[in-house]
Amino acid sequence: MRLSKRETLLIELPEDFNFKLTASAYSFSWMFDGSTLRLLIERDVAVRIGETDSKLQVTCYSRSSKLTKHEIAQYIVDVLGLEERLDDFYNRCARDLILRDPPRGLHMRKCDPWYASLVAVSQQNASFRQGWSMLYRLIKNFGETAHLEDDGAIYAPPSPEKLIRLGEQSLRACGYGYRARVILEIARRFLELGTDDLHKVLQGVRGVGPYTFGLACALSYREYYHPVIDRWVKGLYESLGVRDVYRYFEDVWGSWKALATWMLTIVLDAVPLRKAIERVKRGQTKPTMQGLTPLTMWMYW
DNA sequence: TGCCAGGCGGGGT
DNA sequence: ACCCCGCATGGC
Repeated sequence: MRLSKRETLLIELPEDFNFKLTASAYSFSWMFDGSTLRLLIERDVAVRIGETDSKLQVTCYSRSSKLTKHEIAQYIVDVLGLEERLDDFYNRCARDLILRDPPRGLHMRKCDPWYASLVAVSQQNASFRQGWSMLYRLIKNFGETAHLEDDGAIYAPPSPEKLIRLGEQSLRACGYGYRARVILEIARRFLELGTDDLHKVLQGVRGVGPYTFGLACALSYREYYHPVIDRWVKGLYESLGVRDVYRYFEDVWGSWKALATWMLTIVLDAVPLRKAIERVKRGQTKPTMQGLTPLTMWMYW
């Protein structure tokens, strides 16, 4: 699909917001190139976002002008979290054993419920590298392509409908293994329920447990109150002597639990548990930007 | 090469 | 309520 260049707009950037960090995190190469963030808003609407002296400069692309400037601006504010206040989160960081000094101004970008579900299932029983590699292959091999008139292409995962048509073998070809069934079941639920209400969609799906549910809802709606505690987070804190990690998260993070998990993967470069424990012991709890990490994956994929 | 990796459900106790 | 196992696959 070919998208034509349309209007441009400016959005004021809050002083304590770090656009570059926010745009870097968990981005593929077609989303971020080191300075510019490119997002597909709908099947046929995209934006390119750059930063110039404390303003976001937005260029819109579409087939026909179907969204107003105001709607697009609202979308960007929402996805980037421009109005999100993290003061309480940072205050809590000061009390944590690992996240004492997180990168400031880094916000989690919202993604749509279908994409969020794919991300969450991809991470089941898999390392950061394996999970994101599977998703990368799914998008590149079977996804949709939107060509921006003057700025290359953006890729998106196949829709639930298309994925059902493609069938289980396509997912297995991307390395999904037994996770393929889970994704297909979620795809069917999206179609059957005819809704993007992720709670309803994921509720009761076999293969979707608390981790997948909580992560997907956090990524979709900033529902940070879900405890997203996997072997990795559990092992990290247990290595520091925490007995009940669930209770610890409740106490320290309150309604920020899922964001804390997300931020932990950032500051520890999402390295596997054994290495992450060593890093914490060495007190190395800042992103290194070396090799394949959540903040650098756009350089590789 | 065998074993682990950011889950999960089923079956045992 | 716990513990334990198998499950596909990729990477070291």
